[in-house]
Amino acid sequence: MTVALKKPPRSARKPKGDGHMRRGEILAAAEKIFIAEGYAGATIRKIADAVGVSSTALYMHFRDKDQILLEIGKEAIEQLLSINVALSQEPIDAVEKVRRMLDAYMRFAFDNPNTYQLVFCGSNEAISVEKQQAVSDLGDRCFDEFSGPIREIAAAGRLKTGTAESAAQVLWAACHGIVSLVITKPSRSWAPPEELMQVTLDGVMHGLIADR
Amino acid sequence: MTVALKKPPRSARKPKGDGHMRRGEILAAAEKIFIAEGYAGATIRKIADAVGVSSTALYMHFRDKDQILLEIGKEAIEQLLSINVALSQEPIDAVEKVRRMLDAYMRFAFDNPNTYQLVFCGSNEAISVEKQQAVSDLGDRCFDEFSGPIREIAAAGRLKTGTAESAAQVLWAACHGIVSLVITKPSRSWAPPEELMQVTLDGVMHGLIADR
DNA sequence: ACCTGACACTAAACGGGAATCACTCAGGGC
DNA sequence: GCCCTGAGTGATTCCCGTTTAGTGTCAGGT
Repeated sequence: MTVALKKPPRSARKPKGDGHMRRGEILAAAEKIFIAEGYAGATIRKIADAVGVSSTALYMHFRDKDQILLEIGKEAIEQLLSINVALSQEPIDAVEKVRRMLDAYMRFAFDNPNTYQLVFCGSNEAISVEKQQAVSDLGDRCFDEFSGPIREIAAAGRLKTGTAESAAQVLWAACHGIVSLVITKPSRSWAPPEELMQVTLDGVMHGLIADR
Repeated sequence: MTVALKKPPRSARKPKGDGHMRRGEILAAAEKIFIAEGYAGATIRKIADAVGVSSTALYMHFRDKDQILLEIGKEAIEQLLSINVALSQEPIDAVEKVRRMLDAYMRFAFDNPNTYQLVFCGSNEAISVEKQQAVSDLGDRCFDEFSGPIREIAAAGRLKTGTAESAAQVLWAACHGIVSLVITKPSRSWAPPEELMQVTLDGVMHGLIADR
């Protein structure tokens, strides 16, 4: 009869972590697994095992699985937001601001493909709208920061086509398009990311915004 | 003892459908459910119930769930491919061909949002690469059809930036970007689709391709 | 010193997914 | 008549997220 190795019964288990610390541990473990194996691959049980804790314990700190992953997304988006805030305060031309924001956006996406996919690609069909609200709001603020310079440009009459609103959306979307495709379809043969980013940026800026 | 109403034991069940017919029935039912409830909502059981057959029966005709949904995607992409083929044979300027192909692409996406998401948005993280191959190949042929005119344009020295390869990818991506965002983030407030399509098209065409 | 309540945590179970199994059963060729 | 084949089935397996009911621990009041 195989007694088999069961989980360490209690003594070998992690001692209680007090509150915030344990929460951080979970997020760290979840992020690693999530980045390595994507949304579906990051199961509650795997995360719990990585922390050294029962799967149920995660529900002490997070309402559900989505909450954990969205938290990870949130932290990443905060990063993106702070970049935009910093750029919007630089003493540079509005057009240059827009260019740099979009550039930073695309680089962020290539640097954090799984997180980007979680927050900005359709996989969230699975995640209910309300749960996304917090992250979504953060995204809104990010987009607002980006819209600022665009409105300046529009006010200066330098938009070749569309309104400030639609132009901002289209500029964002073009950048989203290239990064999301490269991220979600890695099997396709793509031009080098640097080239794609530059062509996108040049094309879309010249296409929508009149030269000085 | 509750005998309970079991499923109609046999007699009331569907008679055998012979081969291709039953396969078609399944696809039709699956498509309806899939369009109405999305990828996750289209469960094997729901589809089977709609056809009036046990869930196991679906495995007679399709290897697994992904196969069913990819088949639906495949049919839709074939539609898209035929549009591109038709356009590429029209006796019109290469630039006009590109413009019309992209326009048709975006309209297709808005008309078939669920299918578009299945095939072109990241949800397929869940679907293994090999399974996607067939649909992916179809997508390649579609993209090839689109690349043709772009190469003509490049050969005529009218590309403002990038190579034929990267320009084609960026043009496609810009259109993918706007439709995928609008589709996957319906809660956001978007400019009207028509305006977004036009701004995207005008912007990106003028940005990448030199005027006559 | 003793209760008490909050807290971090657990094992076990639930319900619902996809997928597999061993099986039945009708029809068609020989 | 016999046997093969292919469509179809119910029961089962496995894994997932989540819930339930409980255990042990510890700070703080009395």
